[in-house]
Amino acid sequence: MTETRGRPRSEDSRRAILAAAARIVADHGLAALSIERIARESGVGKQTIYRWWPGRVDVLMEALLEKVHVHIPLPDNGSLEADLRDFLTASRQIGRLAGVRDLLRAMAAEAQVDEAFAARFRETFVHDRRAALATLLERYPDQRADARVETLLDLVFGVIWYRVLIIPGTFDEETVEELVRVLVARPDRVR
Amino acid sequence: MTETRGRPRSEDSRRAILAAAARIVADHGLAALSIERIARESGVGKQTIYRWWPGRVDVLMEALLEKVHVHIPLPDNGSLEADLRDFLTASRQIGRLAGVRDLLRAMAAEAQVDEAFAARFRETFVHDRRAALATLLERYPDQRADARVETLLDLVFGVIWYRVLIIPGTFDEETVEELVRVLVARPDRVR
Amino acid sequence: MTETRGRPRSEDSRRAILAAAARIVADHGLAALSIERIARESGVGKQTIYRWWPGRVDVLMEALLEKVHVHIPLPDNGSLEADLRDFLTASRQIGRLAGVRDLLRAMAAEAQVDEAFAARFRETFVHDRRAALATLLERYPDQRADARVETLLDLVFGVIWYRVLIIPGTFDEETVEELVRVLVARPDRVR
Amino acid sequence: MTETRGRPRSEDSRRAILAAAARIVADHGLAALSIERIARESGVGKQTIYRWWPGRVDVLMEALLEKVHVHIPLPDNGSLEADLRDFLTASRQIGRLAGVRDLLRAMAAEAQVDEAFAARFRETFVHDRRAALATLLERYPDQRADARVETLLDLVFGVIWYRVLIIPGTFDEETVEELVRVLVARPDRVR
DNA sequence: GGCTAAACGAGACGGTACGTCCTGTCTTAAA
DNA sequence: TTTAAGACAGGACGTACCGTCTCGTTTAGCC
Repeated sequence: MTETRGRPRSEDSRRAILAAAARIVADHGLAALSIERIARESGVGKQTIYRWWPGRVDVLMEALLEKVHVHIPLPDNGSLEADLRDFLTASRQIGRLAGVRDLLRAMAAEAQVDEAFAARFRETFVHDRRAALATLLERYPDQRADARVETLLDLVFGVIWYRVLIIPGTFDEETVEELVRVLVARPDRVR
Repeated sequence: MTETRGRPRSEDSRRAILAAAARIVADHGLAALSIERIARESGVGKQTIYRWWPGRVDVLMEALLEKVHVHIPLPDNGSLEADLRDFLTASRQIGRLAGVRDLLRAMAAEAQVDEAFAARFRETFVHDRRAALATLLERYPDQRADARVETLLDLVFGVIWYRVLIIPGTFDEETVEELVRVLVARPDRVR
Repeated sequence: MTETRGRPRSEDSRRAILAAAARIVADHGLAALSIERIARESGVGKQTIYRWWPGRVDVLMEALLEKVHVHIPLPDNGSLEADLRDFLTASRQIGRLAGVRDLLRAMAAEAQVDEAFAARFRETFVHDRRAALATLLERYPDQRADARVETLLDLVFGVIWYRVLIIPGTFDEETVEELVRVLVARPDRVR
Repeated sequence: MTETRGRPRSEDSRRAILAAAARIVADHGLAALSIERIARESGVGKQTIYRWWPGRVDVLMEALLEKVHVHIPLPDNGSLEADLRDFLTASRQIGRLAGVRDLLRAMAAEAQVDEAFAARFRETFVHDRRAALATLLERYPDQRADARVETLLDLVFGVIWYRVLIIPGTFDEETVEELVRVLVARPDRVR
């Protein structure tokens, strides 16, 4: 039932645009990324970009989604400890993929500047992952009764983004262990 | 030992520039901030800005430092719990000051784009606060023996920045309580 | 002998195009006339315009020919004076028709820019009228023996176009009288 | 008493712009003339052009004024005949200067499309020359008493522009003679 | 009635230019 | 030597058209 009037969208152009955008950021940094340059380097008219994406960083966002089929499978090992370890390790892995970190930084930066993009960004990159981890945590409701799930989510994603945006560098396996320990501890002793 | 020949730097201009920069970001957002506009609105020559600051966000950074003499006194109540609660509450307070959040976001955004600024930013805004919290934590070495101080720092500053950059909105008092509980728990039961 | 296979040309579209073109120029000036806009406002595909007209001003030219069946009847009163007066008055009248002047200006402008159009323009609008006036003048060969017909044609059409293109405004009846006097005078006294 | 603050206008840029504009029109026609291209070929920023000229054709106008120091000296030989002949011959000469005709056509074309430019064009190129010829004609008030000076001006400039805009090609010496005869004849015989 | 073929609307495509804004540098006169 | 002023080359913005192209649809003549 889709409208199919007029010349159909060119898949070639779409791919060339995504590739050019990713390449520019990888080679010259986010500051070098402009619609003008994407068009020039992908051999595409500027209008074609404006027709399909709201802004330069949205192109980047699609490129990233294309690259990592954001398929971080939800682990289910029967223990919070193991599940959390798997989740953090998967995140760590993704962050080390070539270019992924740069794209994440680019999007976070843009989100600070353009509120409309921030909304799209949260919709696409933040809420889904929060929801995934939330279902994981809710499988073990009595383990961490002293803190709402929301707060735990903030802690987990907080460290991850902090390591991407503020202190460059991913965390090592040992750090993952420590995070798991802090987050998983039964709060018997507290109070 | 200072060179005192020629016309001295104008304190008036300096203040006008900082004021204009802060006002522009507050009124029209970071996207509207440009050297050109700061000069125009502060009645100053562009060269004067380029002479004294490396970039537009550095002006902002100085404006912020001027405003809040980022003097978060290190609490010392004799208990990790209380100290941490004070620390987080102070952070919460600062984040609610008019304009401060916007300036923090602006700087974090710029740090993603300009590596040279990122270094200055970390130097000025990140390392000091990490050091402060580190001294605090090191007062209670046996409380959280299952995780390095570094990892705990990442957790604390992670949540704070996460709430500023990714999920807008400061956390309420209850969240502070929960964070304290999670971070402070003695890991007796673990394993 | 005409190829009559396939869907025949749509008379509706043709009329809609001509009407839209004339309306756009009348309402917003020649600068606002574009193929894109004609298509948009006439509800027609751009290709349909490109199929039948070489350029935007050719559409206009056809619109003009449609409107005034540029039928300026050749006067024949038996005297050069009277014939010329009639000819000039008829031209004056036409020039005052709504929109006609604008279309003439548009075509003359285009002719300066596009040599191919200039040729079509001269073919359609210039040569015929010159030929008409020439036959008129040649009926009185001894009246103005001191100048070739060509030169007189240049004088007559010169004033007319000058009043359209360079000095806006048609000439009044008195000016017509004066032109007739200057052009018709027997050159007895000269030298 | 002129304002002399800020960097002074660059004479180099001004000349480069005028030269590029004239060259583009000469080599590729008016259709190829764009602010963008002038900037590109003269090695100048677009803003510099927009700062000093209202539109692309105004650049051309200044280039033309620079080229022919519109110094058509008013002839004064004591006879209308001789004066008129000199005037027309001078016009003829100028029209044959390399590029001048093209520039005149360009300006006339633009004047049809842009009313604001039309006003500037008339101010600069039309009124002065009309005034000059008017003073010439008024030296011989009884010679052509059957027509107002205005009408004679229209006739003279009419032919000239007609030969530039509508029928390409300048007129030869013989045509000049004929024009003089027609325009100068004492109207004894008329009526 | 089915087939062929041209014209139709729609609209995407690679381009070029528009006029504006900003960057970082420069060149003045005044302080 | 700094200042305000402001011109400079350069580059990107987002929009409008250009002329071309590729769809599905419509409307005719011909078999």
